[in-house]
Amino acid sequence: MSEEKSLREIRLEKLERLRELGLDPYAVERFERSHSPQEVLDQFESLSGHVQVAGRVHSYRLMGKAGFAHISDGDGKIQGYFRKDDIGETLWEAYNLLDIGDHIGIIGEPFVTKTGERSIHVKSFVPMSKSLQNLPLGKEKDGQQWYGLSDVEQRYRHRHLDLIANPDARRDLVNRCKIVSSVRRFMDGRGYLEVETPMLQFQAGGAAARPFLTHYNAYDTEVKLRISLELYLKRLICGDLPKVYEIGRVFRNEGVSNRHNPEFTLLEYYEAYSNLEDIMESVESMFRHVAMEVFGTTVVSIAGKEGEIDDDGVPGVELDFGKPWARVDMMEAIERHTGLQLADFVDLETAKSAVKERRVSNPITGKQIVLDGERNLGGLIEKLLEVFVEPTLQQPTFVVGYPLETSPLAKHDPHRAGFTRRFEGYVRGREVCNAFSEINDPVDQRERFEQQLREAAKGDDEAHPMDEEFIYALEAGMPPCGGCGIGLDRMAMLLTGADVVREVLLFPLMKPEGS
RNA sequence: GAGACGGUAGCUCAGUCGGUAGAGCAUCGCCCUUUUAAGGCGUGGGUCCUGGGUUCGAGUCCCAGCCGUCUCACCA
Repeated sequence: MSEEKSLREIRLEKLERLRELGLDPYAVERFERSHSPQEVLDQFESLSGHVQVAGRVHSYRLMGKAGFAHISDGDGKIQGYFRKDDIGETLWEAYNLLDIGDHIGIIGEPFVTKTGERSIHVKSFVPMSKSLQNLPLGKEKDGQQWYGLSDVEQRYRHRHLDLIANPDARRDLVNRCKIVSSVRRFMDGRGYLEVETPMLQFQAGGAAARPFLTHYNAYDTEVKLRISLELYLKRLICGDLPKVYEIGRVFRNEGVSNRHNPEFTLLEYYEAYSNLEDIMESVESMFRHVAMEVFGTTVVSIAGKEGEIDDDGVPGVELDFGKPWARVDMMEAIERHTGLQLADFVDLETAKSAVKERRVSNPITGKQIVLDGERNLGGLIEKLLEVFVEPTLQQPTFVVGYPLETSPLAKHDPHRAGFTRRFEGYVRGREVCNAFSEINDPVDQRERFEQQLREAAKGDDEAHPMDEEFIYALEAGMPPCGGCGIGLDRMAMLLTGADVVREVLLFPLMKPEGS
């Protein structure tokens, strides 16, 4: 017999005894709460008479004929003081049957203990659920924690235990949820219409990624999970819904990493008659709005204060989303950080040999950069951006002017051949948004797709497929339009200071155990 | 996909040179009517990730596998 089983049996026996006492926890449906645990603490001075508070038992100390227990609803923690003389024989036995992890409701009067803790002198209480498991609740004093649940795998696999045991994890996950709802309020407040578009698609477009495949029995057809929101949203722009957005899950059949989960939450929004400047303004305003609404400040401190180094050697950065973001031209930034000249980028071979001749090396590793694998000039340019420029973009910055080859849905830049009216936003060296003036010329769009088909033929398995239905919509006439995509998990990482995406996902994808 | 590291009680972890498995907390029993990492005395609790191998003997050494963490690669 395992230890866990016998523990469960003991708790089941306690449950049975509670039922014999007429205190069946699971028979309770409702408990009238006058305050939350945190509210009792916050409003302590002004409280009069009795309070009714519910929560999970987090600590339990029995001393003969009296005892203490902290209860928490996850937000705050309040101590109850139980005395046999005050609650009577039956409830005293019920108190003795309590375990850490049970839910109870207590009715009593606020008072301060000898040691100065704001507490509730319990006059009566109601058991409302029995915990049949030994919960990994640590002990805690003055903000310091002992024991608890720290095994990362267990925290992700059994997230409810993490939420119960680790207040910091709970805070970040709750803030992630608040960030998403704050974004939604921002979009609604600006008059965008929230829409829902298909997740099951016969052709997954709008991004460069491999899709998940599944089978639809009724049509006996292969269907794909969406990798982006873009094309359906622009079909709505074509349908004269001039301001639309969607917040939804997209799925990319790729590996996991610190920054990647195969399903993630994407915001995309499109606005007719607006251009890149308008989109930049809305991104700035959105971050400002969300930071203020969720954190009450536009200043986000990462790894301590600006200029300080934390225990892990991470330099502190203060990001101020109250200020406008910096704007840099992509090619100017690359020239500045690589020493290469615009003339070096006339074609792919010239650029490759220029990189070799100038012995351009990675500023961090010091190794000479190898770009032999790049199939086109645009890809090479983006690689240079990634290696040389991105790490320097700590403060919020828009990088403007992306290459044509890697931007099959963005308008040509009329003033610069080979480039598009597209920008990405970077913070802490990481991409946070991708935006452009959308192509509304159906002939141009068809040519871009055809170019992608040629890339596919050369072996690019992430090249964009032809989408006739999308072009059909463009042919009806689409107004000029700016669009933007923001990975909300990345945004949540940025604002909560998480450096692992799984810390802001309630249930990250894990391999099945024992497979 | 590659490398490094890890997987021992419910939780957090030790385990030396290969010699019958340890601690704290939690559990269970007793004492204790203002404690708070409560305390005191006592008690139970193990598929040492899995499967092979070496050995008289494996938590420990070797091989393979599973899962995880970190780094890298991949990821517009």
